Amino acid sequence: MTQTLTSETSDTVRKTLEYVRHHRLAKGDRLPSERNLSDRFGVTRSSVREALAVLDSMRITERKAKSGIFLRTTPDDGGLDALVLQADLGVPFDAQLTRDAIEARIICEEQAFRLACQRRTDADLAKLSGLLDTYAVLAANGRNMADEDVEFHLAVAAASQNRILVRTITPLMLMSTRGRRRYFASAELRQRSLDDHRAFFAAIEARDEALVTKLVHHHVHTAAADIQALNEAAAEAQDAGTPDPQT
Amino acid sequence: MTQTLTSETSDTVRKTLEYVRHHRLAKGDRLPSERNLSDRFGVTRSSVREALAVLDSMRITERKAKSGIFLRTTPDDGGLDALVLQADLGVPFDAQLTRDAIEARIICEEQAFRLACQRRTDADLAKLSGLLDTYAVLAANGRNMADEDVEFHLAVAAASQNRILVRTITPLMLMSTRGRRRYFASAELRQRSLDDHRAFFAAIEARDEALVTKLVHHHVHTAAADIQALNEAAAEAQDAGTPDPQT
DNA sequence: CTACCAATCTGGCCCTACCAGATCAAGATT
DNA sequence: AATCTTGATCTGGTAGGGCCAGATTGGTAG
Repeated sequence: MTQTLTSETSDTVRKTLEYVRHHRLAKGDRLPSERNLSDRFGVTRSSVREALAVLDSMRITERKAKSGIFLRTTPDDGGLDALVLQADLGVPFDAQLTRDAIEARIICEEQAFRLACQRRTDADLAKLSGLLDTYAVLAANGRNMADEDVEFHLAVAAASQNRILVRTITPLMLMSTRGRRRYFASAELRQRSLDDHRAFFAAIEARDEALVTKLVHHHVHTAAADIQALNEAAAEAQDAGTPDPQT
Repeated sequence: MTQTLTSETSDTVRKTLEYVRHHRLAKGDRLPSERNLSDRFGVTRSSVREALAVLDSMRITERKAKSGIFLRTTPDDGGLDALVLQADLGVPFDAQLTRDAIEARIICEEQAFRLACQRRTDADLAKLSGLLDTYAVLAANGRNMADEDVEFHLAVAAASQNRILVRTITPLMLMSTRGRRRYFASAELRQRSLDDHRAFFAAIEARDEALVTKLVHHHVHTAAADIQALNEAAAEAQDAGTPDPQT
């Protein structure tokens, strides 16, 4: 669920983003030519072009035929998938962006879960129940259930019967994959998460919109705080290690 | 603002999506090999690989090394950018998806605009005021201001000081580009839109959250209805023409 | 029927080449 | 001196070939 692109391409994407950062390029600035980038990064032009195709599709760069490659926006101001990509690649989030992510998640999930209360079908309920079961088993066995966590949240969103809302929430969930993985290493947090999810299920089954709204706030905020604490502990421990982006 | 990818790549992306649709491929199914696709589409493998890199980054396909290309999800259930892409390429939205888009836009914009009321700075206000001025000039001169419309909405979202919300809303705006273009061909609708935007500005300046919430509902719903009417008129007129996806 | 193995297929990458428009600086014109 | 050509150069777009090593698969031997 995490690894999206082939190593070489994602590597080149990362290097390109690093280049932009390092050289403090601003909106509208021109990047080196494809040929230049290719031998700068030690890869072929084909690989550079694949990476640029991805960056283009994320609206970060814009290739003007026979002219050059231009920065459409700052990487920090691209699409949501760009953030997911950056998170995958280990680019750390600053504090403000982390707060923004939490706020955005609460906004979207609150409304999606509220709609789920109104519109959930029995099939949705069954699906959630099934996920909850595997969830419990994994929690008991000490397995990391980061992916299942995402799946559960998306399944709730799907119960809103709004496919676009699901797609909106997906990247908001994915951009915190690293923190989530670390989170589920703790038995205590696994249990807490399981309890939270059971509460979600009960509220949606009972169609209790007010309750589900409260739960979203509580769940996201406490989970974010827990991850924050884990990140700080990890940073303290290995100080010079790879930074973790996170929510 | 519309054309995101280079013609060949987007063409190949479109053809690939068409292939998936036509062959009714489901999640997990395998696509033809890159070499097969390349001569099927009459382009080089390089182009196919660029297109696949994009589809991969949108989580639509997944390339397993030395094994094959697999459908990660149905194109209709990919990322938001996939929808923007499909809209760009002229793939029509079904009625439900259109409703979903409207609902999602209202949810996200309502909250973003509400936060904008709380947090907007004088600089934000100045920016919006400037956009409104050019907006008025364009409206008077009969110019199509679809791009400026998007820019205004995103500027309001930016006033929420939440960069992630801006990114969330961006694709929701972009996926209705075609309808928006048609919308602004009408002088009456241009004027109505200008009035709406002035109302938005006033409400945000006055920090009137309740009002701005109402305005979002009204603006999105009426604009969607107007576009719907235009689409139906267009469909009736040229019946067998290229379908337009839309909100 | 099973276990094993080799031919084949596939994605990952690399390399070269050509095209035509964009760019830009040197040189010609006014 | 300012402006207008113009031609060399650079750039992205696309084609097409090639090699590698792991995955797949079908046939063969047991």
